[in-house]
Amino acid sequence: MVLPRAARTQRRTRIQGEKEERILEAALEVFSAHGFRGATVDQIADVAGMSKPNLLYYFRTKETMHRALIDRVLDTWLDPLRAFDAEGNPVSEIRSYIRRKLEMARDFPRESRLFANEVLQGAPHIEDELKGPLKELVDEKAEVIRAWAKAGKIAKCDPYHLIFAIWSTTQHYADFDVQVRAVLGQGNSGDGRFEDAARFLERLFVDGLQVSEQPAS
Amino acid sequence: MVLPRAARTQRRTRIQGEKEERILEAALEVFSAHGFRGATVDQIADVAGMSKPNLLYYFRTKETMHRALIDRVLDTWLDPLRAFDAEGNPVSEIRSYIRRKLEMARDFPRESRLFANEVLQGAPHIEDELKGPLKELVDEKAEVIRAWAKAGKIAKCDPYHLIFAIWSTTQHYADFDVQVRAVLGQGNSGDGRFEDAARFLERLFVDGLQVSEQPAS
DNA sequence: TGATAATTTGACCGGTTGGTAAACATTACA
DNA sequence: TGTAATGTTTACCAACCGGTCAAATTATCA
Repeated sequence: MVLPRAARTQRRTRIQGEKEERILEAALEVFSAHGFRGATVDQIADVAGMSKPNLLYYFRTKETMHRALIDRVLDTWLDPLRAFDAEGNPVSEIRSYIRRKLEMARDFPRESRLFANEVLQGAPHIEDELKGPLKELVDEKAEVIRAWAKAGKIAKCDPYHLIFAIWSTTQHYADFDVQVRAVLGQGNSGDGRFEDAARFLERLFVDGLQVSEQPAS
Repeated sequence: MVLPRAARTQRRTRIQGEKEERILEAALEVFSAHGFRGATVDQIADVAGMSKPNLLYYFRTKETMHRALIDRVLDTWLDPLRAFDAEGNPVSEIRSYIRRKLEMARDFPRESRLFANEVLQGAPHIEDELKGPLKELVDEKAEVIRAWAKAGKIAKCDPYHLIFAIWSTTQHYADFDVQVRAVLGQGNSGDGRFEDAARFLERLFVDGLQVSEQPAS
């Protein structure tokens, strides 16, 4: 019988696991580089080193593949925010959140671009995730930040916009990598660049740019 | 004779001007929403309210259209950075640069997304612009910032990363608009949101988050 | 007005795209 | 080992895509 891929009724085959892994890895490569529409199944099959019909045996459609990828990656992507600890020292919590996000931009740029592509084009495939799990997590952490501000442990500020600012500044180094490299020139890449960015951002978020003896009232 | 579109040897027709305008407007709409590859000529023709062959009479290829659009928009896009004034007061120059960039994200989100799509996918069509005019302008303004820092007028910081931070935080509101709206919820849009963001960012960049009596050494 | 150039259209083309059908090959397991 | 389920391949399709062509229509201006 041709009870195809993901034959959940049966136990998973060894081959199933291996192939699905290879496919999702290839899909991440291609989707992150070209977006959903711009990616082609042929291309993904090619990167995964298998024929297109073979790939489609494991994921019936391009959309199925994309969804499986999103589901797998979203959790990881939100881990740094989840690690945000209400009990910790506010400034050092924010500092280490920035650093963790920056590390993710460095170590998982494809994941960052996968989401960036998706959101940029109106999030047609992940609207539910944004309005559901993402919003809930952000709401929760925003409350933590608000409490810190209220207690005078950090400056009074809109916690949502603070989170947006951390997201955008850190993910910028993954999503706009080509532009960053074009502006900084050839010589500047790798760990040097990463450390420069980390130092700058930690300082920016904590102290700002002003050389104040007296903080403005 | 069929001396087609942009018959530069002849003076431009009234119709030429009007149609090219309508086409570029439609192209901006479609390219910014779907990226170069994801956009189709049919779709652009449809939005422009004309037939595909008619559109292709004015712009021979999809690429020609895209390039014309980029050329037209890039200048405008860099205007706020050009307005950056070495003679002005550093903090208020930075403050008003942030505000101008934020206004552009609000008033020209499609232009922002046009570039974001392009850069995100490796800037295959605008590499030259990034390494040329863009880099030169940034180099020039980075020098201004560096001088301010050296003179003790603002905190010592990497000027390039400062510019990246301003770009990313402001453009975030155009490029990731769907996500911002999903997280903030329905009620929060329009001018209220804009003012919140502006207030937050100006404060962040100037003062940081710390509630310091003493700035860290 | 008439002729000439500019514009518009419908029909069409070759290549690509996501996806299918069915035959063939391999694996797992009783 | 045999056989049923799983996995793979070749050939293919219909829809879509960027772009062409030639004929028809409209604007321009002497």
